[in-house]
Amino acid sequence: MTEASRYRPEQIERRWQQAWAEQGLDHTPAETDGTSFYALSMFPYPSGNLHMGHVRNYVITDVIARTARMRGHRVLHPMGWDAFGLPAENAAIERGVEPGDWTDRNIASMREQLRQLGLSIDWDREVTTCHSDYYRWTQWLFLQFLEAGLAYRREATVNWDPVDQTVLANEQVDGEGRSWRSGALVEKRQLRQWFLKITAYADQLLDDLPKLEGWPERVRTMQANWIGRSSGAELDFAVVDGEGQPSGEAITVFTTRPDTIFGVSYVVLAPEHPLVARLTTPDQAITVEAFCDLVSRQSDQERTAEDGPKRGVPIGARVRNPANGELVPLWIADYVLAEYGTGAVMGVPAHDQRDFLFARRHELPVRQVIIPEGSDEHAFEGGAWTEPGVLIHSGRFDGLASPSAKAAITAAAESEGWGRGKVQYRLRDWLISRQRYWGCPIPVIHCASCGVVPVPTEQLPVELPRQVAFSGKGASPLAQLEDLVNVACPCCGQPARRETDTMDTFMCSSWYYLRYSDPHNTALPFERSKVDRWLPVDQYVGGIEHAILHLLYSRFFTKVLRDRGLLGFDEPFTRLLTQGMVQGITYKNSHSGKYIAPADVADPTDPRDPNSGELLEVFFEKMSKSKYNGVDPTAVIDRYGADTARMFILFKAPPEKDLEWDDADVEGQFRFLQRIWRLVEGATDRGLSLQSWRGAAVQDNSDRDGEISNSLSPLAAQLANFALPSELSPAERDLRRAVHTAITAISDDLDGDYQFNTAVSELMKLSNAMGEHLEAASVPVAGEALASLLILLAPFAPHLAEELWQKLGGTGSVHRQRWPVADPAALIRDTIPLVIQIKGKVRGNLEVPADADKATLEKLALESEVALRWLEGKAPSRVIVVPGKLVNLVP
RNA sequence: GGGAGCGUGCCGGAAUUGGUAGACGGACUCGACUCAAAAUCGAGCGCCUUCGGGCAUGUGGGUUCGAGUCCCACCGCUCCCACCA
Repeated sequence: MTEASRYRPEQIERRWQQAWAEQGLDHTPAETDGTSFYALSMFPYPSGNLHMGHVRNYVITDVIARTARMRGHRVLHPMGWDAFGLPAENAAIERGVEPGDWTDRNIASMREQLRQLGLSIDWDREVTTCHSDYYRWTQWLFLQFLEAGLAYRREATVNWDPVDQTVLANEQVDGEGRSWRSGALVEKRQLRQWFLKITAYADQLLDDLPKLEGWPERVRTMQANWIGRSSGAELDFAVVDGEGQPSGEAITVFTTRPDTIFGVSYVVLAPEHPLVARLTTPDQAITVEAFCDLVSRQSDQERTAEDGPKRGVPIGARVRNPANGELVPLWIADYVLAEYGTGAVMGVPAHDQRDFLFARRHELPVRQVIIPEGSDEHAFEGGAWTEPGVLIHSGRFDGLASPSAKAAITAAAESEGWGRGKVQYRLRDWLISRQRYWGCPIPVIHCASCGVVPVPTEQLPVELPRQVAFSGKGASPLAQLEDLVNVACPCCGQPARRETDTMDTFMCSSWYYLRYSDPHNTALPFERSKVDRWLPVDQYVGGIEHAILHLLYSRFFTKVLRDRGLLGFDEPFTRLLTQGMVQGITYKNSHSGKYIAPADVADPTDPRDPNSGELLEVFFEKMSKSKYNGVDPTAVIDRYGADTARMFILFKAPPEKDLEWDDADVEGQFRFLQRIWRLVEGATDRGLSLQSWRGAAVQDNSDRDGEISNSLSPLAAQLANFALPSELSPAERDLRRAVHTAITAISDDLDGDYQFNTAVSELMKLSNAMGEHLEAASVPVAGEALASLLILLAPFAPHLAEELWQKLGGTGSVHRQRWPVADPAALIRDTIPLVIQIKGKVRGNLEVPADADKATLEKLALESEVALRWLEGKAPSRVIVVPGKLVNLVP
């Protein structure tokens, strides 16, 4: 093999990237003529380094975008930067760099890294959330929320991250009470903060989930759980005095089981409940105070542990059960949460496990009021019986089944004035204030006489000052900037103070996908006609970690903006692909717990700690710095090229599954691309070219006004009609069958559920078949095979496909070719192997005419050697014929 | 406790939706080429076998001519939510 014929990605990839940029190959067409396709990746935070998770995300979206273009869609495939956020500030504090400069530099370097991947992104539509031409509209949208009554400020118990020195939204605190970013244990603080009223859309956000058929079930379930709608009733328990007379106060509880109200043996409040102090009787005051003090010193985590001891004390007061008039004691307990429902619960030990444990611990009565349907036995055996059933000991409701009893008791409560039906949500309003510098300023002014005054829209953006001095760890420097803070009230002109909190960065990312439709608009965030033309996003691709946060907020934004008349659709993302993570090989000394870098492991077949010589644990885990298991995309591209990296990532695992990065497999992927290179080299060495074959039929598709249009080259579309020789050799027929089988299979794999891994394997099969038959094929058949292979390869390995397309003399870019359509005639075979089964077990094969009918197949099968041998001359009792597949003979 | 999903060779993973289990690739073994190595090319590669075949998709049942696929029970793993009343 000559030196010149080696596949050298480093020589071809950069060249094509530049050529495509000059040709404007990736520009978004201005007109969409109803065939638009919006392919979107979740935009990255510009940390400075591209990691493999990014690469996987963007390569998947790129294949989808490229395929859509070749299928005749007008494609929007943009990219941008989620550029506000804490790492920039931390860099400023740690290294003295200015957050904005640091961010801009990172963007420049990551953009360069992205370009190396050969992504067909329209960079003219790039958005950067920390630039005022973008955040001006984030502020404008905030004012829309404010005007709609969906943004408000209130004093609330909030999650405070002591490390990042800011508040967090509920969604940003994990199950263990830790911050999503810093990992610090979150504290509770009372602060006056800005909220968005996402709860006003709870029903819609929940009810529209079933519409999202293109979303993974998992994500929809997670959102449904997060919204957490439960319907039940609020019931009022009147507080009575020592003589049993109403004191005028009432405790309202929320319950999903109003049917169990006759089983109430106590009512219990959260220790923080506002009525606790007032209702505590003097004899219980010391006990209650001590208990509240104890609880307040517990962490949220301890407090909410499910198997917690369920401590509590009576506060002395009693309440009247409105259903049966019984007087029951009022308690406070640590297992009741102040934030959920009314902060008060009716205790029904027989039918709620928590109440049961509480009652047992504190020797409160347990009275069963529900029994299993169709049984007079009591299912109640030591634990609470929480299933629905039939009511007993429930007065006029005896004998009703739980569902109707719920309705009847709620109705009675409503008519008698002691309760009402109630739908309760787990979802809380979205806390968006952050006491940080590097974020979008909240555009309001606080005036002593006018209150909260929105900054007039013509004064937007409220610029975030750059080059500010950082006083030290944590605190935002904005509040110290007198020039910024002191302003005249836009309303009355009196001296007023500017809001210095910034917005949660999730505000910025809740609408960026809308801005891409009209990124340069200086009059509006986007024009309605444009946003409605491109959106909803046809295919969104990103990590599962945003299943709740970003995806829920974006849905909320879309619905609000729809209600404001700014756009005309209900849901932002029609289809969602949540790609799996990329895992790196990880070496761990299980004795010391330390992680070892792969480079320090001398012999991977016998991995040992370089210091102690101990045998290491080897496994795959999500790439992270602390585990030394990361693989740098740039290094991989330098070594093998972007096409190999792309092919490997797509081939190694289905897109939604985790992917194990394995260098040996990358090597194998590189070899496959080399084989394709040699295959085409061999063909051109023999003088084959697409021009000699197609001649003038291949047309340049550069458009009249120098702009590239989406009118695709007719080459691929005409393949099926090409004048093939009237007689094909067996090798040629095999080759054509392989080509058109691959076209069918790959087209299927790229439809609906994306199966890139099997699509790549089909490319491998095709190249294997070509290796076998190409040399024996005539020019038209070989040309069809080569052209098809390169067109099918183009979305996956764009540089190599383009290079070889040009070498073969193809006209125009390979990326402007129309996606091929399989020729059914090529798939037809004269004979097919028929499987002969005896009683369902495969016993042999039989070559039969492909068009044989059932009767013929049965006859051939019965006459076959296999049948003679296994049936020993007896006629089968049953024959099942599946044409084209098998005959099953049952003796 | 509630929910979602998964269990297939040494490994990553296929399997037209009930029809030849293990496609495609990696690793490995053998062979060709080479002084040699790499690269490349060819062959083999689930387990057992008396070479007829038998057994195999987490386990045990069931439905069916036929089950990785459908049903029931169980075991194991992953993720999400969780004292939410």
